[in-house]
Amino acid sequence: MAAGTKRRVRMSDVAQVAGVSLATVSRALRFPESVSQELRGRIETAAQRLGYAPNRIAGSLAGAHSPLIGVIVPSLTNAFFATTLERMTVTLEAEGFQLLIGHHGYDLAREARIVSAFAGWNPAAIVVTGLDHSRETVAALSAADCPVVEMWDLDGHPLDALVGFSNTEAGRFAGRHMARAGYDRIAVVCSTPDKDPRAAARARGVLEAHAEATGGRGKAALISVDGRELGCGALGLDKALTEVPDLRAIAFSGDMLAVGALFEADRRGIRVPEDLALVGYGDLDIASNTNPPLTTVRPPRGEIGTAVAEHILKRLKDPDRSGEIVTLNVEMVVRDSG
Amino acid sequence: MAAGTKRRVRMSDVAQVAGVSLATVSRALRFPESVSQELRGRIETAAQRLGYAPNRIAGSLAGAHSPLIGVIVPSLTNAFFATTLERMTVTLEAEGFQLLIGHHGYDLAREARIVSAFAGWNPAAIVVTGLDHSRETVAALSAADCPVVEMWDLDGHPLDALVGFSNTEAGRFAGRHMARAGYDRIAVVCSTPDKDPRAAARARGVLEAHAEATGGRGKAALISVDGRELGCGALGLDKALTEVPDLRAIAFSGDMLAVGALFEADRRGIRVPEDLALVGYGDLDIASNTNPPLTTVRPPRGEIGTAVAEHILKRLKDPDRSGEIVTLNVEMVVRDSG
DNA sequence: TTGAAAGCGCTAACAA
DNA sequence: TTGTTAGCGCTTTCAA
Repeated sequence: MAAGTKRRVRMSDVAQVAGVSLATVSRALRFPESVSQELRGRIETAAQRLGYAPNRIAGSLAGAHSPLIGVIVPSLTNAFFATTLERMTVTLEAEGFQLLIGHHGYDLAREARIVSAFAGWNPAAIVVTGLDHSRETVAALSAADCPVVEMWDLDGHPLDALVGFSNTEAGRFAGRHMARAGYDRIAVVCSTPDKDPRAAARARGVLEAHAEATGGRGKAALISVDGRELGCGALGLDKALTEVPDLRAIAFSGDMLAVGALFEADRRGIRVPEDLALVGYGDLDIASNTNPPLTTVRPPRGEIGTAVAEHILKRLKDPDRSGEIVTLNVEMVVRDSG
Repeated sequence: MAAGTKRRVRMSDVAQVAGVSLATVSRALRFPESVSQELRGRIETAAQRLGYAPNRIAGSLAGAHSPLIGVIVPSLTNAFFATTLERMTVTLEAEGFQLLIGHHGYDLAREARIVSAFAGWNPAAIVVTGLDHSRETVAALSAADCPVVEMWDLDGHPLDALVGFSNTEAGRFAGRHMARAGYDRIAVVCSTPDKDPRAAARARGVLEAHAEATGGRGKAALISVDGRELGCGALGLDKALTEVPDLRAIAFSGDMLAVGALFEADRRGIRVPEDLALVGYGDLDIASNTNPPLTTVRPPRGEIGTAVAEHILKRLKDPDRSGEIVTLNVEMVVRDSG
């Protein structure tokens, strides 16, 4: 399997075998209708017989853009973005596009570097997560000279197209729910609000809505933790308990945090929701399986992927759609934990 | 941000501004040492000032291969492969490579299609998961004419290079552990063994090693479930309990299955491990957080990513390394669930 | 409907 | 050390 052994079949080989010109093969393959029935047949047969596979690099150089779509998410190991990526891939692959995937670990400088690298591929579109970008990212995005889609957020001003939901509203759902359920003293445990603006927005939403719904008589504390893993949830529970006297409920910026807290509560003999109510965010698969099942807010993680893919597809056919905003909804999923 | 507005800076622009030839710019950028100190400075300044970013498509057409590396995994939402992908990305991005990521959902026909599509990009290497491929995949892989790395398995014959661990051995660890812990009547709950050969190999390993270690006096049943989610774990527990009288322990083909069973056991008032021991596979973050913490087998998920990336890097410099096999180890992590 | 030919923006011989 | 030049394998005018 050493490189450089066998010569790859190219379009000119097909042309020769089919007895037509190179240009005709290109047309027959790209726009079958534009070629006579007979030649089309001959060309397809020849291509088949030779096992011809187009060289995408060459095609992209000759064409205006490559059928490559750059997508940048904070993390690949985060189930939220993984679902979005899976859905995007499926829709876009069916149309002949390939995804260039990058992740920056919530580091905006890395995001800028990845965008620059992607731009060098002349992609058909670039998708980034969130509305918060460095000056360099914005410059690189504009230099890429292709449609740009921001996703997973709605609270802010998009550079171009936007597909997402309001994280503030997601938080407000939780805050309102907690107030209505009668939890007046609450805490919000949020992972790295300084680095994750969407988590921070959700936390703010919880606080605002809770204050409104309790008519200002409720108490709420914001507690930040340094990660998204279960261990941080347990830690958050501990902090919340010591910082807030008579704590009645905790909202978390992510389901895994909430599950971690649920485990910790179990260890401490704290009954959920009788002693303490717990509310998550994400509606990950695990949320409906815990004991008790987790009350949470469901973001449209798969829907975002599909909507982004569909937007790009429409957009490439009709450039007028630049600046389009697709609003998706979150949903309050009330189970037994709070 | 409409496409086609501004003309992109290209290498010839840099050459003109720096007052040198195109070729010199190419060399200065690719092999700085091969150009005189003075010109290098002038060229770098010019490139900087113009905001030059190389067109990778053009570079790849002129060169032998593109700095693209195709990676195909079964699923993106599976934490196992996500970790591998994250590590691969980090190592490879630092060397100027981009990853083309595809997923086939354990469907070998889809795998073949993705490999073909990737091959069209003239990638520097292609990475696939497992050793089980369709005839079409093998053909497409060989037509791609680049290094091929198979990963996440070791039980079988590689096409070229291989980076992984023995899934059979991973299962044997669990089976042996269970026998030694005195669990003579066990069940193995395995997700889609027909579609996931690695899970099937692990299940076989458990059965074999358990039979050996109990001197054939143990009893073991294989139970298959139709998914990898927590719900399937609960279902598996139920099936195992009805199918195996006096069941003492269950091994699962994945941690999420085991966690689902743990939740279900809790609901049923089955004490773990007193009434029933549970053993997982994966050592996902959650495994160390459950109540009780989960005994499991840890596969080298991050290590695989790093090792694959490093192999590719070395390989591209030194083609002799074709057919290299990198063996990684699994580890038995004994906690309290079994 | 088909063919000829001019690039796309680089890399890599080869010459100087 | 630097420049000249011939492609890489396609797409896309333009002419026939």
